[in-house]
Amino acid sequence: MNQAMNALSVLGEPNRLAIVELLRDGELTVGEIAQRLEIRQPQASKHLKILTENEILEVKADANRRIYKLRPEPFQSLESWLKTFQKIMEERYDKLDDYLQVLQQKDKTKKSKK
Amino acid sequence: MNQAMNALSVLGEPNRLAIVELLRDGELTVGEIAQRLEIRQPQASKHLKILTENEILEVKADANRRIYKLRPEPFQSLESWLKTFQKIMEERYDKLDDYLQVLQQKDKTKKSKK
DNA sequence: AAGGAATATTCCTGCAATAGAATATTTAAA
DNA sequence: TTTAAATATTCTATTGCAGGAATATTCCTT
Repeated sequence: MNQAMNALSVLGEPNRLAIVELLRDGELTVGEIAQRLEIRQPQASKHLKILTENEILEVKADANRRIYKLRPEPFQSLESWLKTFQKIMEERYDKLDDYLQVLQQKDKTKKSKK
Repeated sequence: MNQAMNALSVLGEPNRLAIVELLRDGELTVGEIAQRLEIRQPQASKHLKILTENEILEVKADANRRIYKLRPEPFQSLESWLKTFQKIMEERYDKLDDYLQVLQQKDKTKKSKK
């Protein structure tokens, strides 16, 4: 869960989340990321550093370029963390069931004209 | 995805995440939350306000107490947002596990399911 | 070797958000 | 009706963090 906690705080920053969204479609260089997000290069580098230090991204060197891409682990961590809330999520279906029962009851009363 | 984005930024704060962790096991009052997290009551109230405004929690009034509990929706939003990264997660799985390659081949021979 | 491109780093500033302290509000109980 | 408990709110102060600007570093090209 530590890994998931980390990911949450790192992805809480809008630009970093945007970077992750960008990289979902494939790897990109720093310049490409800065350009597409319309942020300055140093800011992109800083966010990329934080993302990499927290193991959300990994870098590959290509001459004087750095190519960043997503690592799958943090997303898997987030998923298994979310699994621990399944009980709560299922509760919602319970509510839906209750609602459906209410509808059925109303339907019954209608049909039997009480 | 907007809902998921919101949840991410709200849960990026450690105390708020801790509150959510606490409430996973059931509803609690403000005082109980403050006590268990060893934070002061006003701070607890403030975080609870933010969590409620962002629809991560819901409140129920009981006399002069307020009972907070989790809402399932944000977690479902996070889950479906994570689903959009499944491709990336599976990619890494390929590299690590030969068994999946076997499955992939079987899938290829089967071709179109439903 | 020199210049330029891509990226990282450092230093500084400003701001937003969190914590702290004090007070207000609501409700129950005596 | 006074008191106490639970919570919310307001105001202030502090700090962490993101952004800006300038510079450093690395690598390619000529």
